[in-house]
Amino acid sequence: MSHFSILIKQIKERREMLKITQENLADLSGVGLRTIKQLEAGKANPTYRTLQEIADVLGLELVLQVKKRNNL
Amino acid sequence: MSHFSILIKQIKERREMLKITQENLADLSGVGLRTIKQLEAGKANPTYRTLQEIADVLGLELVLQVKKRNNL
DNA sequence: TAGAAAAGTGCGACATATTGCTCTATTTTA
DNA sequence: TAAAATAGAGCAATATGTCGCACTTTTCTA
Repeated sequence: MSHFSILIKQIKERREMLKITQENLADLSGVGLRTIKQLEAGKANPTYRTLQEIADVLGLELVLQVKKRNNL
Repeated sequence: MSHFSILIKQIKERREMLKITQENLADLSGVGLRTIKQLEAGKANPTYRTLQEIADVLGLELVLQVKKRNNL
């Protein structure tokens, strides 16, 4: 499972946990509904801004941290 | 200071700590040199993939976490 | 279980990210 | 301080991300 798939899954689970529909999320974040659908479907390579706007609404943040383990 | 500026700063500092030039980073990551220059200059809204490829070379990873504080 | 709500998808227009080339500015080093 | 190395920027071509529209499929609910 790719790192990106995990991130997408996190977004989707978080949205569902908050009882927000994709449409709500689109309205709240200002990101187009089509973009959110594509993202959650794993068919996107979103920009930082798009991810950030979505994450923000969901009470999440995108952070850079030192890798725990090397990918051998 | 925006969240994004902090992220850029982290990338730049990490690269310098590792004694890697922008050109080295471009070669190692496969990301174009021009893109890296724009990114570090704060004049870009990179895609997830671009950020991920750069972070990977630097031993960093992009993770989504629950926000610590609300942005009031 | 029928209707409504929500989610997923093909298409195409438009915006913008990526890239190389070339040049200038800044920093490092001998 | 001069030369070399590294970093920053304008330009323009190409690739691709964003978005709305219209439609189908899946999930929820009364």
